[in-house]
Amino acid sequence: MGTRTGCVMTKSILDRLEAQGLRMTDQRRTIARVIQESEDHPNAEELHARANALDSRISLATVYRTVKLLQEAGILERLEFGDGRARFEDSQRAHHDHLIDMDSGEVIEFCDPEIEALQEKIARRLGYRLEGHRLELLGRKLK
Amino acid sequence: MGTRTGCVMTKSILDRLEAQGLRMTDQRRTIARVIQESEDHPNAEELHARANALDSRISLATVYRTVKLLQEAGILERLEFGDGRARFEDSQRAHHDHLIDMDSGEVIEFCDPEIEALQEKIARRLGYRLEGHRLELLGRKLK
DNA sequence: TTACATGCAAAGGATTTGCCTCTGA
DNA sequence: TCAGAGGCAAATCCTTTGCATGTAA
Repeated sequence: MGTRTGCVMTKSILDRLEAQGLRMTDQRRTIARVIQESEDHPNAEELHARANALDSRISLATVYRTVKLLQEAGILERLEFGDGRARFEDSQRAHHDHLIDMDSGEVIEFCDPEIEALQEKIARRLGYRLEGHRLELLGRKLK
Repeated sequence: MGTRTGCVMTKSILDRLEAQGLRMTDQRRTIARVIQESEDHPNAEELHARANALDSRISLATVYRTVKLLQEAGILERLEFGDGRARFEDSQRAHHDHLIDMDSGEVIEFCDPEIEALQEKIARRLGYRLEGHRLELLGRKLK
């Protein structure tokens, strides 16, 4: 689950949190660690479960508050795969797109420089400077 | 608002509804008409407001039920732009992607055969047959 | 006639918030 | 010390559903 290509990790979420001068609490440390160690795209409830396994003093409300904080700080990216709940991932891991297996729901990550370049070109043609994008491919396994 | 390129309209939503052998009620006719005439990407509440302007006997619940019906029949596409509510559009208009103006929120539609082809290629490379995709570009107007 | 559609209000699920207590710096 | 963080439960927002009534075919 979770194939990746060409993405480099630099600073830990914790480092980036501290760099922003945000107050460090046990809860934030734990949640940061959980996100850091997640190879998939957990939703709030999943983050809560994983964080609780490390420290049972963490409430779901705090997970939501922390996730929003990290998102506003640009540390975390919020994703929506159309199932009605938000999913999260480290934005340093975020320079990639997703292919969703329509049968199993498995999410495969990929990076493609060609598609990035093409997107730039399209935006420019429409009179815009590209600031970001979301791309999800939906497919079924070839036999 | 709503620029488009290279998309052709063939049958009305109403025709497609009838072609599926679904029961035709005044509510469904009105909702179909409202979607047909929408050039933007209305959410359920907006559809409800527009439908009510034509016929006040339409409840929000019926809008939700009809929209789900049309979606399952492949007549309508459900979109999510990350604001937590679903938006809808005629799927005959749906072979295109969206560029979202990060400042104004305006949504520009575009079709690009190159990007379609590239997506096919990427999916195949990952061992999948492409069945669909979602692509949103986020950008700011060039000055 | 009768299976299916609708309205209304209540239920549900995800997320946010008020309030009071606790704690990092 | 004390502004900001967290827990808990209530509130909110969007969407779905149960039930009694209405209606297309």
